Amino acid sequence: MENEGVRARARRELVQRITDAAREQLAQVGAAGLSVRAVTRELGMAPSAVYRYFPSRDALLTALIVDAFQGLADAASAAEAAVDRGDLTGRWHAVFRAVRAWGLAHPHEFALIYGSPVPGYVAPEETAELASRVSLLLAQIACESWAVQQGATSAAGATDGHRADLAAVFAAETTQHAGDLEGDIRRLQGYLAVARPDLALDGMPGDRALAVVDAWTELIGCVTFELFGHYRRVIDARAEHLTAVAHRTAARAGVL
Amino acid sequence: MENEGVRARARRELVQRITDAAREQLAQVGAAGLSVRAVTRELGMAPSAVYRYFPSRDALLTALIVDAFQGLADAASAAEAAVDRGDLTGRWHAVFRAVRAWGLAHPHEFALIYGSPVPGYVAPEETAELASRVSLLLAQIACESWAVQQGATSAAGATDGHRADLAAVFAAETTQHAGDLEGDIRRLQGYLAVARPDLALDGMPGDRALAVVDAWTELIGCVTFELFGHYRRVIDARAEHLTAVAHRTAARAGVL
DNA sequence: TGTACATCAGTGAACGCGCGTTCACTGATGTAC
DNA sequence: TGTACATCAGTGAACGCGCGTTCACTGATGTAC
Repeated sequence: MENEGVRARARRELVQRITDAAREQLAQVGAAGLSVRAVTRELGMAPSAVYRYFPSRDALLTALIVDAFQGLADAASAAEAAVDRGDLTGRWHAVFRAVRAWGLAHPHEFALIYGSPVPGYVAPEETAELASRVSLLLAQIACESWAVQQGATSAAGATDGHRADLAAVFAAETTQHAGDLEGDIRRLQGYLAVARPDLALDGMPGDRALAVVDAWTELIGCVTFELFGHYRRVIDARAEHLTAVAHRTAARAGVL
Repeated sequence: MENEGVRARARRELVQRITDAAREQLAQVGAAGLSVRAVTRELGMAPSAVYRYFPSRDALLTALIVDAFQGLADAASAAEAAVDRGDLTGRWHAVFRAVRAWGLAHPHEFALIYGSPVPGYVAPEETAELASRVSLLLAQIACESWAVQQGATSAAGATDGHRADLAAVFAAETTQHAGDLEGDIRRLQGYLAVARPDLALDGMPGDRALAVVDAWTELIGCVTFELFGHYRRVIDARAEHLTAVAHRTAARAGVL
């Protein structure tokens, strides 16, 4: 047992060292240039050694993608959680700021998850859940805001410390799907109902759900444009600009 | 002269065949996998032959990037030009539809210009002008809309057939720049004043310029999200969704 | 506690591959007189 | 119009490179009795 634990720990540590080195290489040469050999060179071990821990280069890349989604979502969650629960616009702005800050700090990792898809690579199912943590964060703020505005019994106080069960949200399959935007809205509202059963969201209008999707798109779009150079000669005051965008998107999502 | 013309034409044609083959390969394997050798294989010529026409692989890639910017902008311009000049929202929607349609038709080219930057590659200055043709198209519609709403002498009728001199717009250097968002807005308004000297834009509020930047960001963001798979399980009715986004962004930019 | 065996970590050589680019070359096309 | 020369297009062999992955191997670590 304990001896097994020693081996297992060594294994875990080496997996960590490998992904760390891979992340470092990713930061320098980008996803396309990431090579198993360069990683092992960095670690001073034989190229073949990696295959004890990852079956292929793609598996290593998948680990990095998962890590990136997790890192971004964790940063956003932590920033949001640090804001007073009642300060809904403050929480919304915190998410925006955190996503941008993480993107600036990890540009290649950001590009890995929001840039061009790696050719021939298909994202495993597990990433879908991680990928939507940021948007779900925004959605929850919008939902709480709606609930507060309705003056329902489940107001801000009751939602303190609530953590949505993301797995449950994703397990929730929408039985019917019309294929039009109305259908999309209903499915999104279905997600939210599962995510926050403590809130009475029945009467929430569909355009609020759409406003959250728009806000998410614009947030990632802004950070992407900044990182990829599309705001050159257009927007220089990036932080201030993103704050303005956060302000406007919050208003549209009914976060006051 | 005429003989020289023969050689020159042959040269032009072969440059065309090479870029066409490269574009085809790009569509199949993406930018990272684009190789000189595969292109020449496709054309049935020696790998070294390409070096008579392009000094390096990067130069070939640059040509593809320029072509992609041009293709997208041409598609958007053509669609917009086909709409009745007085139908400002119709023109706005046409740009949105055209950008999405082009992206769906040329996903890898779209990824080339709006996806992850190619590592080690720096865009030449000439692309900057091409890159902003789409946003300038939106900006001009917003400006005309403002002018019409002001009921100024230079109304829709006077702007028929106007084509902004993009080179002049880009040559216009803003002398002062504060570094804050206000400064950015002033510079954007400076661009517009040069682009459309026929319109009296002096009183146009700064948030209109920002609304155009937001609309542009959201347009590209939406198409990117659709192409890169981020709308999976989120938005299925993509065309309808983009129409809704066009509708909302137009309203915010004062395009009525 | 000690021994025999199984599992695992990591090595190093080798595989075949495709890449970008160079270079000396052969014909063909154009130019100057 | 004809000839001598210069320019150009395209070839094919070769360069050195780094890559992902396989495989037989050597020690070390753990397991069973």
